[in-house]
Amino acid sequence: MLEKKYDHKLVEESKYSKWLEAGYFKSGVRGSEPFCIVIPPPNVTGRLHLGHAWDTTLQDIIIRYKRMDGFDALWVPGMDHAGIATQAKVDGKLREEGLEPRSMDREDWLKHAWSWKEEYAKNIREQWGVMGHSLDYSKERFTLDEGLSKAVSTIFMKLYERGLIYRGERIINWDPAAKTALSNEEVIYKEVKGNLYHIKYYFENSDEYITIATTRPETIFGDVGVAVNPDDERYKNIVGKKVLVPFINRVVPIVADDYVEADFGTGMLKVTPAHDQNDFEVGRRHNLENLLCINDDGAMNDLAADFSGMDRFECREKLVEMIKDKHLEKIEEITHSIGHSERSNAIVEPFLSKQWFVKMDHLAQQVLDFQNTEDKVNFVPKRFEKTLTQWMENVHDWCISRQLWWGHRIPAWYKGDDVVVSVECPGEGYVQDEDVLDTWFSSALWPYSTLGWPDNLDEKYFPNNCLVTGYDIIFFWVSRMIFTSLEFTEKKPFNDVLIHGLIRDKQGRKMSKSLGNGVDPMDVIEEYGTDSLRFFLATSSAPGQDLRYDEEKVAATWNFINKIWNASRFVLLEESEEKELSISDKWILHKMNLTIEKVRKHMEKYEFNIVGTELNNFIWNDFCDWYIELSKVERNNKILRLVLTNILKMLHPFMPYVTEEIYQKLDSDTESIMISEYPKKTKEFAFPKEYLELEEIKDVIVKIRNIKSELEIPKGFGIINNLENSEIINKNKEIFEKLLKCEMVNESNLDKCEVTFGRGSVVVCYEAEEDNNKIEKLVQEKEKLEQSISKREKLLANEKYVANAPKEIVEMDREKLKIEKQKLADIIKEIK
RNA sequence: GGAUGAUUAGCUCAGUUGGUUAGAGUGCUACGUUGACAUCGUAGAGGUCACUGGUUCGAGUCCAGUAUCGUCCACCA
Repeated sequence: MLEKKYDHKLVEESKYSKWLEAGYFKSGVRGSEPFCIVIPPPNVTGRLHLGHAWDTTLQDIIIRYKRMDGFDALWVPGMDHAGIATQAKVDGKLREEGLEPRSMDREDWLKHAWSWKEEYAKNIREQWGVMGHSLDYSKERFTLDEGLSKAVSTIFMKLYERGLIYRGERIINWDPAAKTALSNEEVIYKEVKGNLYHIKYYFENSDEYITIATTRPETIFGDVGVAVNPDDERYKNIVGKKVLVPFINRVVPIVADDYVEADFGTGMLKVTPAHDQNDFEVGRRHNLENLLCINDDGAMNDLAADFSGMDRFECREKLVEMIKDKHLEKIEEITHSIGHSERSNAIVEPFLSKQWFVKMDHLAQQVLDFQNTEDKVNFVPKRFEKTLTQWMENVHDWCISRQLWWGHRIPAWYKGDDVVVSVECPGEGYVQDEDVLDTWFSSALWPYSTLGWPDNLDEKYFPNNCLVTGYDIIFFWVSRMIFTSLEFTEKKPFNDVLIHGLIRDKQGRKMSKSLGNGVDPMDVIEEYGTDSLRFFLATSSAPGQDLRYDEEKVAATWNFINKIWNASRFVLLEESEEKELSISDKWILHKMNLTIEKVRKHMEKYEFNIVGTELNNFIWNDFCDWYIELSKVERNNKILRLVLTNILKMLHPFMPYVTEEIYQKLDSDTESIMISEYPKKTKEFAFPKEYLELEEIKDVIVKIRNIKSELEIPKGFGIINNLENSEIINKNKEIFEKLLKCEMVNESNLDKCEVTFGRGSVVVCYEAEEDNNKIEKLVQEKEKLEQSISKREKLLANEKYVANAPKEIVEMDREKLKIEKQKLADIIKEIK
């Protein structure tokens, strides 16, 4: 017997370790056809947040469903070393301990980083366990483990051999705090208030000058020219002349270049090729020198003369102050967007630097071509395929080297000008590149590197069947997995991509540390249990839509589980026995069949919100409100148990714990619900005739309850049992009496009210109280009916409608019109 | 500037290829402790589907445009 009240803590306490010990999560044991999902690896930087919980819950639902449905299900766990993010955290921790990380020995530092990793990996595994995730831990991987490192260097070398990777001097985004290059995707642009300084550049040996507007006066030390638009009439005559850079008096030429917009600022641009992407290109077109004037830590270098060693922003202020009289024309306040490092939040310095890049044109084109084939990767919802192609059409080369310690060391060796790409040292005198690869480089190989590529890829599980992730990383991650996979395995990495949105707080704001509105899934679980949280996360939004976290909805889910719990208590009151099927039994079995069919259909399409609604309706409305009530008239324990069992199975992927608990109570001989068979629709349970008949009974009961409430009929009313009543009433006397709490009588002198339904009518007799509103109510209903009738008559008079609309619909309208007319006649009679 | 999503009941959201009187949860109102559940039951009120046109016998759904909010990308010397 179950406890009187559902207690999530008690129910969820020890089940996970039992499943784990029994080996239910292991792949290659049950089922034949493979079904594989590889988890998006969380960063080993901290605790899992609600977004992770959502993402992984969806995966666990899919995996549990497939496992029960006879597949050999494999869900691969794993984590990401998260280069810059983890390095920043480890450095922070070391500094707290009074150590200066950058002056440590690289190997020593790495030891600290690995112990950090072990600690956080343990936390993450614990959280997965609390959330009930059925991951096959025997296959767990880490992006920096031996096998994955081999995959990374193999890909690097192959890309190099194929000419898809190169080393070059380019303007990259430099993080002066972390002292590393960043990819464009790691730069976050924010609107900031700033100044536009209008600065005078004098001609050589002259008092005449031109005025240039710049937001970054401190970069004048890197100035090598001034550019104007070739079509700008104002400046045509000065192109080719030379001006002096303020303060340092460097002589630089005025050049004409299309990039310059005549309308912006003064229509003149100072050219600083080493600190701006566009200037770099202008400089290249006009053979200008590249002069770096800022160091890798954001301080000015020797070119800045007196300002050498000063921070770039301090230099800006001081310099403007010093040139104020002679060179500053005015300062204009503007709002512009400034790039910040995603991790350190430092203002990014565009920086000329030698880095490794992946050449993107061929790889991106390959994705575009592949997505035009029948074999393409299917996104759910489909519209995200457009997001992918849009990205692929607008890619730029990918900067993959990072000046960090935590990551895959670049397999490149240098000796003088000689560059050799190789894992092993190619010979004496060669020195390995100090840098590591962008974290996303290893993540890009995740679907196959985790399955043994390159040495022994487990082809049974590849391509993966499904990937689940948020739309925010379609480019960073999904697209990169697709192009590396197409290029190196010659297969797509996965068949389906299920995309979900972002999780937001109750006001619809993004959850973030700075707002402090984040919710720890473990806190929610403490209060409402894993099952409630999972069901809420999986069923509260449509695929691809954002989700607002709403505690009230989690609480509502708890109530739903409590309802299931109590229904189960009712079922468990008596033992099972053989019995002939009643109309109610046949009705619920047929309805169950219909539900199984719908649930399966929507499970296959990852439409868990619809599955949730279907199950909620079936369980709460059909099973609890009707079938259990009908069971109080005539009880069939075998069917009660059978339907409940199927309900539990369909719910199990969503609520693994409570379903296991009740399942074990229903049948103590069974091993576990998680390896039981997922319900299938069967002909044996198809009873369309009885189903319709009971639907009609329900309809009559609801109509009588309706009238009862409307006319304020007190308890203990009667239904007249005579030949004029439909057969349906007489045949199911007990059902009506029990569910309506009324009596079937032969005749009565009391007030009467006729209730019509599909195939007949029934007379309710009752002791009427004075009701002055009765006539008013009837008149109201009459008006409503008349309106509806006139609308329908008009519709049916429309020849085009009758000709074009489907026959069933026209027929239905005719039928309805007939019923409405009958009702109207009844009401008119009653009013009189 | 480009792309994309949202706009439906007080609130949070569903609404499949156009087709009954547009649904759910929550909240609200009235009544009710009948042999699992008051964390419950029965019934009810509540919507000009953002706006303007168009296509159609028929539009929440399709097309064009407008407005408001959000997200991503690019750019801003």
